[in-house]
Amino acid sequence: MLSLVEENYLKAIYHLSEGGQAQVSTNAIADAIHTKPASVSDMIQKLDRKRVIQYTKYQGVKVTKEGKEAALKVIRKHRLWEVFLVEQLNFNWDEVHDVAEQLEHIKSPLLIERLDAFLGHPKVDPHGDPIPDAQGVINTKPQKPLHQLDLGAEAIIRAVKDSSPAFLRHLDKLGAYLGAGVKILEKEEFDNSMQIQIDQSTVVFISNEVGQNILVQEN
Amino acid sequence: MLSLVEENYLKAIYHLSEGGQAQVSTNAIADAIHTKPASVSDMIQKLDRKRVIQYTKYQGVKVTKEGKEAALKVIRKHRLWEVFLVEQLNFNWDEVHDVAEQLEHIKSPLLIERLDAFLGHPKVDPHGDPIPDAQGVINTKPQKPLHQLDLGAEAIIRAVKDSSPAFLRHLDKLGAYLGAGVKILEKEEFDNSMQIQIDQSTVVFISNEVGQNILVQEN
DNA sequence: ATATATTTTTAGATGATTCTAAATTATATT
DNA sequence: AATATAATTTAGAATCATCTAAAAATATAT
Repeated sequence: MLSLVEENYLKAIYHLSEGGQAQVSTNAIADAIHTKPASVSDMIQKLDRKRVIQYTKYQGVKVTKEGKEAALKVIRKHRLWEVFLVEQLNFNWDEVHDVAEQLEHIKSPLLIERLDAFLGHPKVDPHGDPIPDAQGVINTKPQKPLHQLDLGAEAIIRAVKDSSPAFLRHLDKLGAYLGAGVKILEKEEFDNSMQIQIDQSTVVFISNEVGQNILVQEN
Repeated sequence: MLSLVEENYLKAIYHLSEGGQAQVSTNAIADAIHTKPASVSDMIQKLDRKRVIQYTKYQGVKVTKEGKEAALKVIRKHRLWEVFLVEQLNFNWDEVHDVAEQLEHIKSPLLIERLDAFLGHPKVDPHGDPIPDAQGVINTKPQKPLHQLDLGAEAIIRAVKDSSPAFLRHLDKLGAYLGAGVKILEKEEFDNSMQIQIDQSTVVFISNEVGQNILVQEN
């Protein structure tokens, strides 16, 4: 059984390792969780003892099979709660993250399965991130950052890489949302900014930073 | 700001003091929270420093105005979540307590107000306990234990004193539920057991223990 | 290949919550 | 009022998660 804090470490490590594949460094974890490397060093040794990660001194850590399962359970809960907040309680997509960070630690298998059914077994959360099923199966569709599209290309916004309120509110202002169709009207080589058309009507300028954090599926 | 553990202490003290009125002893708190008196002694000194209770050495504690407000906020959250679990997620009334114990500590004023609206501003939880409103106002209707009713008296079941799964499942078996009409058919002086009629049909025997934990409103 | 910079780990300390055991205070009984 | 019993508090220790400062290991750059 993992503590709340341990769950947060594991989740961060899982995200940093891109689904449990890559090795993750102590400093990267410290940055992600806003703690000091010394604290991370302690904690990863504890998580290694609990067999959810494999730790080699000075070499960083890798998520184990058990660790991946545990991480996906937390992620499943986080994303289901986000759907609940947006679809049932009328939260905006930029308001859900902090609350879901708390709700994801509620321990009750019955609760999460009932919630999943209540929401109609949603496949993605309000930011387009896929929701693992009860068995931990997560299906990711091929998506690429908007700024990689060629001039004239058309695509549909499927997800956002950055779920911070600041970024999401910016997208709200632009009129960009999940499911919206976009077309690249102009690309500025110099700073990677673009001019895009949203839903065959609105035309907006977006910076490189914004373009990198919008994930699309090409038509 | 109170920690999760502090909130649990304060809530227990509030309940033991019958709404913040009475003085509560160290041992009573230890029993209620299943900790040792020594731990309680430490914690009540901390809660006194935080001004939510008033502590006098060797004399027990009393909830302050601020403490009552804080306790009612936690109780409000607990009961609203219970309503959500039963009405929206089809939990039985004996399954909600442990989950609500976790959910009551989620910190988000927006969440709880949205949840309250979503549920239609319920006035009581699945055990008949009144839900404080956002201002902490809690309206209690006059209720008495079933076993105090006279022979032949009729009443409506309004709440239960004991919310343990064991007791609630027993009530399910008897066919007793909130809102059910009851009539006292027989009273046994010797052991305080009774024979009662539920909803003008079922006739059941109930022990003194059961009768004391069912709260009714007389017609 | 060696010096320097960076990363990581360890050592030692702190605060929160809990415990056991011992000491103290209050209460109840004769 | 004296004593026995019960309740309460304190002292000291353990665990969890965190930190700073210092040491050790690894990586990088000439």
